[in-house]
Amino acid sequence: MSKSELVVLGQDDAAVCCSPMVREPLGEEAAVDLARMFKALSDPVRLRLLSLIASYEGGEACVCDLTGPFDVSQPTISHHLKVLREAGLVGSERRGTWVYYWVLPAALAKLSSLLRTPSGTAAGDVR
Amino acid sequence: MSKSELVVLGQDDAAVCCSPMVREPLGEEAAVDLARMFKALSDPVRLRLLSLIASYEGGEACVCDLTGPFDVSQPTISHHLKVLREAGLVGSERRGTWVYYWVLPAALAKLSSLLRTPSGTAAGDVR
DNA sequence: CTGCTATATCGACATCTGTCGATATAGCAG
DNA sequence: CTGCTATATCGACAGATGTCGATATAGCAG
Repeated sequence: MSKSELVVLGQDDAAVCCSPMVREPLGEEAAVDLARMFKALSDPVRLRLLSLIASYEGGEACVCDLTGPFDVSQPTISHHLKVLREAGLVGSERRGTWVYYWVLPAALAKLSSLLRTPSGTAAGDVR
Repeated sequence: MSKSELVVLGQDDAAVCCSPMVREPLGEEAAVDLARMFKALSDPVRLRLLSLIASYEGGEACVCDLTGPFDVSQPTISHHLKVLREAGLVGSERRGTWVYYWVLPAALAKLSSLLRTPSGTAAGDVR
């Protein structure tokens, strides 16, 4: 068991392994920063956009691929993409006529590990 | 290695292991549901509350322990706790004069696994 | 240059959100 | 019952957010 535990720790993404918020109180600054990222995820359209971008082949998608699947206008999609970009969740680049967006895995991994529960847990063990 | 992988899968909380949003597009309903949970996490005070509750010994805290550390009024704390509760992130119970709150690990685990990146990930891998 | 398409920005608007003070409710202590 | 403490609810208000149509900008095709 102890062995598997090591493995688990090791397989997490780099620089992301050790900050479960359920273990120690979040600092005020960190909370503000994280809240900004979660806010970007707090809209159904943005969640779907993120998911759609990530599941495109190559991990990136042209905006032209993203306006179709939604019931909202093109300016609205553009706005949501901007929110995701400013939150540091996606990157973008213009290539000729089109603009491509891709997910920044490190950002998602950061949030994911933050929400990680001691799990099965006994992990809470410590105290 | 393959063995450790099994371990990893096994240690996740039940029903939470396999839905990384970066793999397949999120459905509309699922997105609405998840956005509601992320919205609850999109405020610095709520993030700190959640973290504070979870890190209390026993994993639960009395509201009286939660009003002190913040600069906002008691009604505001009460409001935020309600938001967290309605989002399914925490549970609560009255015991005599006091009301206790605790984190619901399954909810956090659900979000955590959703944000999980294919990991090691070279995310951009393909290209 | 003149169009044409793809994307972003702007301005407006209705709705939602965080916050407060005031007040109501629940439970304990006399 | 009468107070006292802990927590929740209410009503109000300023500011943020999602959405739109109109319009601006970027790049390609003639």
